[in-house]
Amino acid sequence: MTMSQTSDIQPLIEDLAKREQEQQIACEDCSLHRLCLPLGLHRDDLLLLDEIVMRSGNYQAKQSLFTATEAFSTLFVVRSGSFKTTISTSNGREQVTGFYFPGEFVGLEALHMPSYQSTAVALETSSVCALPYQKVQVLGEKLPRLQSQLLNRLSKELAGDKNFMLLLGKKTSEEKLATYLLSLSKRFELRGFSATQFALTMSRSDIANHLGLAVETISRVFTKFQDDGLIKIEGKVVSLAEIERLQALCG
Amino acid sequence: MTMSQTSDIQPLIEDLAKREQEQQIACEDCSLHRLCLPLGLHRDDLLLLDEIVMRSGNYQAKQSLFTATEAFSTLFVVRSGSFKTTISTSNGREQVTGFYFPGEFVGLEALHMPSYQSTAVALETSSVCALPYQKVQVLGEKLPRLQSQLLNRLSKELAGDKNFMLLLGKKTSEEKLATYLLSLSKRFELRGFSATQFALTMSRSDIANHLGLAVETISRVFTKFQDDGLIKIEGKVVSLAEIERLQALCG
DNA sequence: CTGTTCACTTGATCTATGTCAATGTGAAAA
DNA sequence: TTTTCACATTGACATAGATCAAGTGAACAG
Repeated sequence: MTMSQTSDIQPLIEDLAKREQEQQIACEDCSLHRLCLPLGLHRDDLLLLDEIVMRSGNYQAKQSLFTATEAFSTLFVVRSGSFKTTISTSNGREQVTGFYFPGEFVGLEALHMPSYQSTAVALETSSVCALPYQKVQVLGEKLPRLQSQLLNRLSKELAGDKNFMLLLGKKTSEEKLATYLLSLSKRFELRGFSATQFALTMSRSDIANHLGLAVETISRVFTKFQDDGLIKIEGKVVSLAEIERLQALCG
Repeated sequence: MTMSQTSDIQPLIEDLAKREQEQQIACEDCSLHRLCLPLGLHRDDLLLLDEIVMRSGNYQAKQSLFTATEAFSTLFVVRSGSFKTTISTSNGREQVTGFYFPGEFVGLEALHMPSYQSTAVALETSSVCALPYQKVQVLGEKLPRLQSQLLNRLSKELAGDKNFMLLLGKKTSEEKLATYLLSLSKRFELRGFSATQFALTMSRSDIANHLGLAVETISRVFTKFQDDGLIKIEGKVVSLAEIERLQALCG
């Protein structure tokens, strides 16, 4: 597979040493293995992928991963923590277009454009793997599976966004919040966390903005849900007491 | 390139004859060449693509291209006419998630799933090219450019949808309609039609639904725009009289 | 410890847009 | 031609959720 495997052993060893020093974990050994890009790639392919993945990205809350005007060059996968993405109207109104958790790609909507049209901001202390897209493209020519994986990811996000249109266009405030909480629940569960109790890493106003509502409305619906015994809230931590009733509320 | 080129000449000739008979035009000669998938593919690649493209799809208004529950197997590109896609809540509310014109892909959000989650319906007499996705995947292994093209298409649609979230979540009824009209304008222009005068192939209620508004609101905003001299409406035909002022209205 | 700030909650009111109802219109059917 | 029917417009009224305003509490700086 790798043409350079026999001839270029020395630099490869050096590279591995450097990585270990930086406490970087190969895709193969990463805990996100099942969720992340490597899914479906073979061992040899993974080694090639490893060569282009940069794992150095660490971000504090409110730090931006990329901004709307910045030139697009890199895809990101969340390694730990969480991010939000936003786009803005010319007159400054802002829409939160998504929240991203470990194993999820950030920036996929930009890969056909010169600049990231949206801004990505860390919601807490977070880290990412960076994939220089040019290198991904080159590698993609050798590894059709990689391309396939990317296509799947894009398609998945697209499907999610179509569903989100339904939420934004047709659902009431209660249906919106119920849908949102259950979507978070599923995503946390997929990552091995509790489906019924989790901390909201985003602020109330981020949630409100994302769902096309005012902060006050979110606050009110949260308290209503709590009064109805559907959920319990303690600051940022939400417990879903009655998932079925919440599901029924999604519309 | 094609391994079978020398050995299987007979069936190939037959195939070509059959195609000509059906008045099918090769991708290379198609008028949508610049807008469609072939963009960036070489001649040899195009011939391979041609082999998997099925150009037989003709649809009457209101006929469905695929439904939400149907098993996903095929990607479609609009050849002529137009389509809308919709998704529904469990209790039957419906959201129009997009309109599709010649050269645009329908069904991209499904390629990671067993079934098309959405329904696509022709808005007028229309035709499509069908791409069996399994064959696309196989061909994609030989033609990285094809995969790249697909990635670009998906990314483009994703970017459009993110922008649409901004519209749904943050814009007023007037801003929504102005934005929508200008988006149509650009798409028609790209296809060689007038940017200032075009027929709406979709009904008012399709537009209303898509923009998250009531039909009545659309009607009112249309007449307001007309009263303000921004546009002129004659049934389905819209003329944009003052594009700059419309642009200013987009928010 | 104290003041400042920021995120959140709660209540009172307002408004953009939805809903309901009536009427108009144009294209297909008869 | 007339009838019909779906689509579109217009007006009157209702309401979900926005906005405004006030208050609470927790984090943080000095």
